[in-house]
Amino acid sequence: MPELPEVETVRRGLQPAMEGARVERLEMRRPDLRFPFPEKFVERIEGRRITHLQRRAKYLLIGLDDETVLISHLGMSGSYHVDAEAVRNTPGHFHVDRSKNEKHDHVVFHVDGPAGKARIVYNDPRRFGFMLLTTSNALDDHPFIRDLGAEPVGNALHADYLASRFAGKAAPLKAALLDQKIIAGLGNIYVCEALWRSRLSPRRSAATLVTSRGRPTRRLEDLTQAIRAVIAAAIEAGGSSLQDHRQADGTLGYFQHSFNVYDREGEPCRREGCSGTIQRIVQSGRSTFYCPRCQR
DNA sequence: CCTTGAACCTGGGCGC
DNA sequence: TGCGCCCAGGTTCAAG
Repeated sequence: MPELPEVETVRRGLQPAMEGARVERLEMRRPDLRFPFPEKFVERIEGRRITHLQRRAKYLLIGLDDETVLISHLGMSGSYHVDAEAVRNTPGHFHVDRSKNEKHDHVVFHVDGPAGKARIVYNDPRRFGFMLLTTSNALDDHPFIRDLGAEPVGNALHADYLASRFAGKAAPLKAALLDQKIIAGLGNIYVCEALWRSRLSPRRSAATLVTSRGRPTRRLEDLTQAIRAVIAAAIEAGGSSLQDHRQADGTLGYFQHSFNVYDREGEPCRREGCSGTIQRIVQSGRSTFYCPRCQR
């Protein structure tokens, strides 16, 4: 489920219940996810106050009042769910039945904060997610953080930057855009969507978007804008569902209803005036969806 | 350096 | 209903 917009959606969903709250108890229901939990994981978190929730790429960063930072990655199937006492007691509250999935509830934060008591449950059927601990001053040098490329939100992503990273790169655009060392946070869906928006073939080599002088071509500027736009739109779509804090996992806000190419194999291209059909190909072992007619 | 493929896991969908 | 196969939003690591 989680690419950058979904992680941002999770962060915003968790914020009211977690920020400023004290972790009264931490339940760790198995010894590992993708990696074993850190040494003294429970002891280092229980009793601490959560000072802030941040996000870097697809990592959720939970800052504690002793400068400890919990790095949480959701892998392919991780999600957070807020079970807030105040919400639970609201008349007309719709109880979400999660019983089928409960066996994959691996970590539970019992918190008490400005918004009251809540249980924050981390669920992850495939267990590709993980949690690590570091400190705020060591965060930027952390092995999982230090090599990350530009954030595709806000003003951090520029065509000049991409030109410098794409120059001489024979790899197809699909692979270049999935590379977290170049752009941090894009995943399979939004790469497909951004390439469709900018009419670029996922098979084209990255270097073809850079001039011989190392400057970005017009098409690279278009791609840069497309990436920013698709990420911004997805965050907005996710954010809109978060008025309902009962579902912090981003499910409701997921961007799937507005996919133009992802998972649309065999369906007509949605571009005005294009009569193409969306194709699915495999690039470096992963599905790519695109319109061979208008994406060149 | 670069690229590809396998690995880590579980569950859902589909064909038979 | 069941079995086997393929697929899935991510990342790392080994091998060529």
